[in-house]
Amino acid sequence: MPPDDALRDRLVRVGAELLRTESPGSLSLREIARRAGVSHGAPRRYFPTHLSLLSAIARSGFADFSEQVTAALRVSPEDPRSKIKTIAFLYVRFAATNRSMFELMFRHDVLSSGGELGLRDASLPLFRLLTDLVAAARPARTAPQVTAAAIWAALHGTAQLWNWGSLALATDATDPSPFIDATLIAHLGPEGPP
Amino acid sequence: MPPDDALRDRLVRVGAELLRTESPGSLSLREIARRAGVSHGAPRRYFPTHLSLLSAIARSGFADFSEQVTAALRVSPEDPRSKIKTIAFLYVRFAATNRSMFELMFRHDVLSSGGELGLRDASLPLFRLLTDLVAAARPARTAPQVTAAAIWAALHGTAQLWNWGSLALATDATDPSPFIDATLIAHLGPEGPP
DNA sequence: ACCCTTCGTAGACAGTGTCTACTCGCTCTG
DNA sequence: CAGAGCGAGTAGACACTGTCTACGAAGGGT
Repeated sequence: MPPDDALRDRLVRVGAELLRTESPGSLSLREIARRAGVSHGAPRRYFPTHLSLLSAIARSGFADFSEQVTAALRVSPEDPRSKIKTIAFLYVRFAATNRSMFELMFRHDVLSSGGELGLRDASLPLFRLLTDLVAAARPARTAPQVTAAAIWAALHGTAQLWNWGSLALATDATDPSPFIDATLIAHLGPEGPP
Repeated sequence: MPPDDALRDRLVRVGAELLRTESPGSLSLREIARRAGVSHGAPRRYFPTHLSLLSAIARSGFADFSEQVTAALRVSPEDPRSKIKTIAFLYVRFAATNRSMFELMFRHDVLSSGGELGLRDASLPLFRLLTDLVAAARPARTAPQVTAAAIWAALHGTAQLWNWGSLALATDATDPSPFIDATLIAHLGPEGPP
């Protein structure tokens, strides 16, 4: 493949940019093309379908989040428990900061499109990291995979429910921290001394 | 208001029916009208916009789930821990059985439309029930609202991640039960004797 | 009998995703 | 150097969508 498909990258960037200000419903193929300054048929050269373009944009969102995680882990304390906490808060904050992108990233039709395994595998490395951290942070009672998955699901649900205000409505909390803390304490025990 | 807006109910029923076989993307205004045997302008008499019709359909989904919960609680053991477990498994199973409906029910644009508080409050009674059960099932260490919210978020995330196969891909589990159990044990302690 | 309110129809309009035919530029080849 | 071939992007058509507006057909009240 050519080293720089300029338009291809530009379309993805424009889409991600558009997603920072507009709802994912506004991510029409034609609107992206318009903002990229090309005709509405141009994207077809790189993305056979609208969904595949959305999939590429979502993939860029996963990449962005992944970078943020590694950056945050660099400045986080070394012990696994602190690292898990860092990831947990970043997950929910990322979802709250990039609402539309988060929504797009986890749309099932977007997830299922794309490569062979689709986009689902984009979250696999992060999950493995979480599994390792859980195994290190916690006395091995049950399988760390199960605990890691349960934590992941809890974070995802917290991000989602918080994003559309259901948690705030139900508990009149002003930020999602208590729920994150409750989840981590429940699964990993109270925060121990260093 | 008249006692029976026949068409109004029929549109909602047809929509919910359509949702049992098709993806929520196929829930177009015109398709619903077609299947209801009326012209594409007819729904406008009852629902000013497409979104408001979707909102009504989602509301019927909440009502359906609510009925299932009360029915399941009738045959569940009396102790609060068992009731929580009943609700938890039902939540995830409902999401897996009625995928499209579940997806529609928790679309933020659908949630925000509708009445004054929107559709978010449709889940409030269930949440209060869960809070009471948590308060009764568990030694009062932290606020039961926080624990109940954390459990709800965990269930929701489990349902969602399970529905599109991410959990299965990450842990190659064949059903979501282990994650539900892990969540309940983490938050409420191991299952006690009867 | 007449009006007039209610419910539904039918057509227009802008916008969308997809498909196809086409027109530029460029490079590679004879 | 001339010309064929090809890649990239344009432009128009098609079916479909949601919304809006004008219209028609029953039916009941005075």
